[in-house]
Amino acid sequence: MPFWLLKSEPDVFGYPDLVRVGREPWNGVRNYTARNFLRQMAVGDLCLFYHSNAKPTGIAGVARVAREAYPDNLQADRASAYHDPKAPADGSRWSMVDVEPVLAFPRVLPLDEIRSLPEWHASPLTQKGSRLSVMPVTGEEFRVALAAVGLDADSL
DNA sequence: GCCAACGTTGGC
DNA sequence: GCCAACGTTGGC
Repeated sequence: MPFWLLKSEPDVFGYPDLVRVGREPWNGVRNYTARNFLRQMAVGDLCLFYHSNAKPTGIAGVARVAREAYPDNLQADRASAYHDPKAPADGSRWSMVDVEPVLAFPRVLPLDEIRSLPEWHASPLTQKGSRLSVMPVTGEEFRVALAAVGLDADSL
């Protein structure tokens, strides 16, 4: 069972927003590496929801993939900041998935604490200069991240 | 195909 | 607000 990590700026869309809306299209990803990971996701996969550009930055909760990859609706939306004039009309360039909330962390697990976990040392998240906004997470990374805030991954 | 310039991300 | 690191673009 694969696990993932999704970055979002909470000033734009944070974990509490996901809880409020119940389900959200994860659109606006405009990086090919991140897009390819979106396309590998399956319904039911669990995702760590990471707050970037925030105080504090860190993992705020767990989400679940509710729909596998389909064409990103904003690539053809000329009014959107995510509009892509080079995107073909069939919507094949950029993809999105739908996600839904599973569990809010009792506290945000901050990046410096994630870095202190040995299991996370190989993750792109903890590498200097990494800007990848969608990345795979190992079962071990997932487990220890939840354990760090007192949650049991096996109970999900 | 190379690579300099540019725009963006995201931690601090 | 700063700026290092990164991905993309476009001239050649």
